[in-house]
Amino acid sequence: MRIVVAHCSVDYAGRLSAHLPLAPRVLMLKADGSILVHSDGGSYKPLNWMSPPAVFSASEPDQDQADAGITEIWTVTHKKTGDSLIVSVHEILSDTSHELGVDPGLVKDGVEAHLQVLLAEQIERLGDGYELWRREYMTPIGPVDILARDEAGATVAVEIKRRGEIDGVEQLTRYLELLNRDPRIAPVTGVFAAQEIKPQARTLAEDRGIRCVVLDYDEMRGIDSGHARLF
Amino acid sequence: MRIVVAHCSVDYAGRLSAHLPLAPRVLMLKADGSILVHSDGGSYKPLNWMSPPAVFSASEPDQDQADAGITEIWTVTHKKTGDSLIVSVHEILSDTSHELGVDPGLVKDGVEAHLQVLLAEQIERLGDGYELWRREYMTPIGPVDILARDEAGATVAVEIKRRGEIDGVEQLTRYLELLNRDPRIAPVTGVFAAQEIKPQARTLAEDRGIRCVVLDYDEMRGIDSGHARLF
DNA sequence: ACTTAAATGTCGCTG
DNA sequence: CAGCGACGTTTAAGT
Repeated sequence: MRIVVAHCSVDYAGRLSAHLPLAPRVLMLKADGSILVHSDGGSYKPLNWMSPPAVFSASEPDQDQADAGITEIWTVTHKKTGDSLIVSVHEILSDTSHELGVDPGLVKDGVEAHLQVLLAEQIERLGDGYELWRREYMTPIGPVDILARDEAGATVAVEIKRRGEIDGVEQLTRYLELLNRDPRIAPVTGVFAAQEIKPQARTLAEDRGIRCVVLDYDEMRGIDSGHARLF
Repeated sequence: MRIVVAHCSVDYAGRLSAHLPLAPRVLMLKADGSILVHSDGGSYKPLNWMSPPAVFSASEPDQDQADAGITEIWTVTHKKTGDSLIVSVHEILSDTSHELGVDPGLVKDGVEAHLQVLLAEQIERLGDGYELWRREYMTPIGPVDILARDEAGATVAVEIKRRGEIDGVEQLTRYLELLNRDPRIAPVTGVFAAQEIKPQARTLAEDRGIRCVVLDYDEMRGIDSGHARLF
């Protein structure tokens, strides 16, 4: 990993064109040929970048470029798409390299998968007498998060999201259409369960006869206090 | 901007929990209190991070932590959500600071908006005798990219994407349902136009009587050669 | 401020 | 390898 702080301008040519005017910035050159151009602000997304696999090459500026104050031209080209990032280096303020090796990687816990596990354990949150039938029930158009039986024994398809938006309702609608064509399990009703349901999504869901259930993650996790944590 | 290369372990507690075991990494501390934890690989996304606005504080390790080899504890807390990132610093390999100032920012050209402008100018790409009627036609559920008239004078709703996927077809379907309820413009047919259309999206679209058109961006831009560039 | 759609998305899994 | 959905999505645009 090489880290350079330099006055530079940057041009990207690929799926779109983009330009960064001359300013001091941080350039991170990774071992896989990728490069990140960061400023002192914004969030984690760089101002501009080239993702791996890429090849880096440095070259001398031509006369015009040298006259414009450019001391070095870096070209980073994507190995597959041919997209290229061109850094026109004016003045290097700092240039350091470090051997980092391969990172052991991140351990995560607590996303939609966890919500699904919790709801499967606490399926009665959908209503008295509800029973879990299947998790990740595979269909040709994708897995249905949960299939349950209501107190009358009818099938209920549950789509779980952290944030319930219109896409999720569309997804559940497609599952319901498909499941209701299967005489072994039809009729199937739908439940759209999320930590938070956007008004548009709620309107669309209810318009299609899909029940909306807001899940309280902290409360569900509290009840699940006996359950082992990942770390 | 402070850039530190250090052996460290990292813990994040917020919407999820995550842990990074001890390894050498690059830590970028930005002026707005945010921090990025990068390794020598992956793409532009850091292994872990805290987005602004955040507050940074460094503290001494307690006896147990010191015995474990920790020399410094950094706590970065989000000002609004309270999410926190804790960096346990073992050994600092490099520590530099630079004053970068506010970045002038990125200038972009060539995304979906540009495709829409080009198609509006070259509406005959949809068929002989086609005429542009409206762009960004507002409806209660969002703007229809383009409304055109075909050679017979019938209304055509066009949804434009860079990459045509299933949700784009769903979106156009919703518009068509709505538009076809309006007797002033019904009947309305649909065209799904994109640089690239995924097979599943094409199948769904054609199943619903929506025509798929693949747009050649480079060719369209070539024809538009007289048009002024952004830079 | 809030909501919605796009992204050079990136990442991870499953077929 | 392609396809598909999730993401601590982030980000930009519009109301």
